[in-house]
Amino acid sequence: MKTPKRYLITAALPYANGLKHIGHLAGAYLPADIYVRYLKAQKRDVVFVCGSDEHGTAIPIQATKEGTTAQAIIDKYHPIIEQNFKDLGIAFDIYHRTSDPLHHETASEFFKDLESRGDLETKTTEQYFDAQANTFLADRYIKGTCPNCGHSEAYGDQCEKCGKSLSPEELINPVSTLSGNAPIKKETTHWYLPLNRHEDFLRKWLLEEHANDWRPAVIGQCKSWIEGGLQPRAVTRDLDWGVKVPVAGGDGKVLYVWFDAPIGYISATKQWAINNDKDWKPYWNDPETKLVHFIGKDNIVFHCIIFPVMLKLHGNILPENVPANEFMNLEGDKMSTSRGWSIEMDDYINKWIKKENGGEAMADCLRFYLNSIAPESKDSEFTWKGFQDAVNGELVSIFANFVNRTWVLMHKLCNGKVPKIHIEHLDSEDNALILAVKEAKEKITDLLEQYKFRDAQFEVINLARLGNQYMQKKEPWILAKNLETDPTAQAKIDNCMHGCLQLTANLAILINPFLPFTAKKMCHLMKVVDRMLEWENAGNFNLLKVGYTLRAPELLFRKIEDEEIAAELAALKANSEVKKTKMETNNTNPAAEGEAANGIAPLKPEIVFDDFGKIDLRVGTIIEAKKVEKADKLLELLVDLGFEQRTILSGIAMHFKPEDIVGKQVTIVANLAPRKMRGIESKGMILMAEDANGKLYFVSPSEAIASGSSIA
RNA sequence: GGCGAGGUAGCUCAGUUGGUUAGAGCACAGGAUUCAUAACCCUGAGGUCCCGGGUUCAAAUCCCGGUCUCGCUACCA
Repeated sequence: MKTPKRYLITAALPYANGLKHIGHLAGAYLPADIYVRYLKAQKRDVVFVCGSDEHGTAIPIQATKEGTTAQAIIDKYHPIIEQNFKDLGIAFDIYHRTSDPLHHETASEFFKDLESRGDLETKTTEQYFDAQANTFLADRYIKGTCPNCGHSEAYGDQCEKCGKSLSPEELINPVSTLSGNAPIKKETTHWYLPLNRHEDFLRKWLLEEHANDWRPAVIGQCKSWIEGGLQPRAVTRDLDWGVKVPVAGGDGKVLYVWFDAPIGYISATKQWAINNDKDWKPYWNDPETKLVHFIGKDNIVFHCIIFPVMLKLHGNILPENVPANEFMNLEGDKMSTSRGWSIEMDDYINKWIKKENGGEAMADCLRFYLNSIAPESKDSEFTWKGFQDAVNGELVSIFANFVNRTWVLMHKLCNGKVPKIHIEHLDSEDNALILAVKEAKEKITDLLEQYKFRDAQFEVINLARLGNQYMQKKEPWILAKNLETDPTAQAKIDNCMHGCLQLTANLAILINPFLPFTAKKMCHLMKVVDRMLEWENAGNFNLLKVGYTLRAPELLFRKIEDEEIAAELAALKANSEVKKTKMETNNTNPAAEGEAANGIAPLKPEIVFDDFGKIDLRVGTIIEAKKVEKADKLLELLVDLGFEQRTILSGIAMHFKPEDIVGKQVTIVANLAPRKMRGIESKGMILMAEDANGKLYFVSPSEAIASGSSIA
């Protein structure tokens, strides 16, 4: 395989609307960092870019909710996230931000370029418009009842309660969050990226050229999209937060966040070039540059379909690989910040990386465990017990213990100096050790080049294990007892300790991409400069000079106690309980708290009695119920309203079995306009109540009454 | 419902184009040892390779059907 001239490595831009958890870290940033550290140790020309994604509609919405500005939100989270990464040893060459003027300029230029060459289409459609605020409403500015889970405060693009992606048209009773009025439809023109024009290109590039060297899940997902028929995709929005559309007719419009965010990789590269007096262009234009995107599986489509099409049109290089990771669960459940079931990077740092708790070494402990369970081929699971086991059982017992016993013995038996080699006493064990290090280096290099970071790290630990075995066979502590009777004893001790010391130096080089703080500490113990960590030095058994005085032993890590694990588990459970009750209180008393609110939005705007009077609510009785074919969530209900029987469809199939709800009395919106779904016309709507966990309940009269009774 | 990825030891995962007795680490049990953070080292126990068919001399691996988990997608008044 030919070595690329230079590398450009990107890690997904984190959305600057809140803290990021360790699942994000394990999914994109840690593997990217390991790869980059390895490449840099190889002295390759590499730039590692990332930055905050600060546009999109979620941020201004959140600002409104919290009574602050969008700018204030991004200014709050951008530096925190940046610092979190730093604390965990994620060493970006640049951590940029999409609110920066340079990014606006870059994204504008990109758009203009595509537009001027006819690579974009415009289309005029009807969109929701707020007449009072005199503005089009972006998806996020429209709220309504989620058709999926019935959550009453779902946004036009997504319901935060159930996580379902939505379009504004799908919302029940849409309302503008600006004025509280029902939005009207109005024509607007938008720019589209016609993905359909590039099907042949994508087919060839992904399904032929990369069918075998990309991860199966990534190719599978792409194939699914291509086979499903590619559609033109809107790349602009009616919104005033973001990069302004820089062409005629673009007033009041911005680039869609998914168009502008990946361009953030380019603007970050430009900023890096400015800071370092370099030229950014070859990194994006020269085919000899190897571009790799590190992302989570939720980003596959954007990085493998949409952005590559944009890059191709704009004349840039394409990614050489996109090693997307699956998801990391936590203690048996999906990670979710809003449900309190997660470990925020910020929390981990504050608790564990404090000086008194272990400092930087604890950053490496987290890196070690996360990488050892990295979800490279399937979803994986973080458990605190697993964390403790991995750290205590492998990092401490195998790796750190080898280094420590080497150091202690070297001070006891060799005066704290690197002993000389006595060639006449070298044996097959010594030669085997040297050979094993060389082999391990080859293997680890290979695995790293293939993005198999979990296996690569395992091999490093394995090498330390080999060191323990070597020492066990040599037993220098036994030899030390025979110094007077055995004239060769000291020579044998010297050879053994020399080997262990050279192995330690090699371990420092090989562990460096994974555990940079540890490698640094090992350099300190050996009194060598960081340059020793260069990859080419691995395999060399002459890294520490004979006679060189080394520092006193110092533990690399501390053990993690049972009580600490118990405390973390308790904290996790308590936190999720707190979030749960908060959600519930917010439901009943929305004014109680102004902060984040976790998807629970405040009360809808006040209406007058006449508004309410327009709604005709009736008691109905379900007399038949069956599942709608080819629809997971829909039930087809026949409801008796006294004066007539109606077919009503309801998206509750995930919550109720048809046979269990026959005979149930329910509340019906009887004068709602009919709507066809899955070929069946639904005449009305069933009201449902929903608790904080998303469980649904029928709204029924407390005692059975006549069907058709009105409700007011 | 459609599509994609998974299901292998108690846990986390390997298993290359079908080919002896299905592997590794952790955890567990026994032994040995003391230089080392009760660490290390040696040995051992453990599996209906999700289920059912089929192809084959031979299937964890290939084909068909089913089932469970995750993701994307459709459905959501």
